[in-house]
Amino acid sequence: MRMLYQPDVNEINLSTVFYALSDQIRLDIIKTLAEIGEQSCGALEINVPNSTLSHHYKVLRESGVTHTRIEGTQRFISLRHNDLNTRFPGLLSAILQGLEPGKSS
Amino acid sequence: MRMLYQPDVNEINLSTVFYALSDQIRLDIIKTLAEIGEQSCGALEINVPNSTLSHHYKVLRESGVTHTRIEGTQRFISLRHNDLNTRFPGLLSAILQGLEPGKSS
DNA sequence: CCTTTAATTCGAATATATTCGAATAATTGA
DNA sequence: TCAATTATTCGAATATATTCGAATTAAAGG
Repeated sequence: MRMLYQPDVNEINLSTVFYALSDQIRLDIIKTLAEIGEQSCGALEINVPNSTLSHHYKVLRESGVTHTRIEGTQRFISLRHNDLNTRFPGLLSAILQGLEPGKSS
Repeated sequence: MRMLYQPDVNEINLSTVFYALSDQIRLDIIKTLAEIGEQSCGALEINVPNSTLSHHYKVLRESGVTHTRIEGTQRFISLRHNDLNTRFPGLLSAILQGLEPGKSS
């Protein structure tokens, strides 16, 4: 398969990250990743068609929020915790805290 | 003039806030507000037509990021620092830190 | 090879956002 | 009441995003 673009740490852009996080499905994805760690695309139980999900994975990856590791026919997605924390200290943990139950994200 | 909608603290929604912050002009606005505090709409030196600016002010206000105070024919805009901090602790300061020079927001 | 599995890409429909000139609204002060 | 000031709203053009079925790609295993 084609190369997957993922930005370098210091190319991660704040408005692009915010755009990636402005969609409820994508917030659901990163919430799940935060809770249960790296997951294959198929393992995330989100109730939308695969082609739609794939689009959201791409937005997250290209914004620098997630990292994708290829293993066989699967893609394993994880949060770029360290990179985000390096570039924008405190941002990710504030976001994840904001996604906790009762926060009506 | 018509009533200005601004959400209650606990109605501020994370994905809506991120949407509001996903635009470079709006990030410029909140950066300026963070630096020099409450400003009238006209005092913010941002090089786009008034009708466009007004649109961005509305997005920021309705997302809960800014507060608008009416005084005569002017609107004074400010960041809802306390409200945001109550609802999403640490988020605003991480954002403002991310907007500092050299961060290519 | 052929099939299965896992996921992406394509393409087209639909929905949402952005932009900005012109018109409008509200307030103040002459 | 008229004009000036400040800002919003309207409306229409343009641009961008979202959605999802169908086709495609890639790897693994028989």
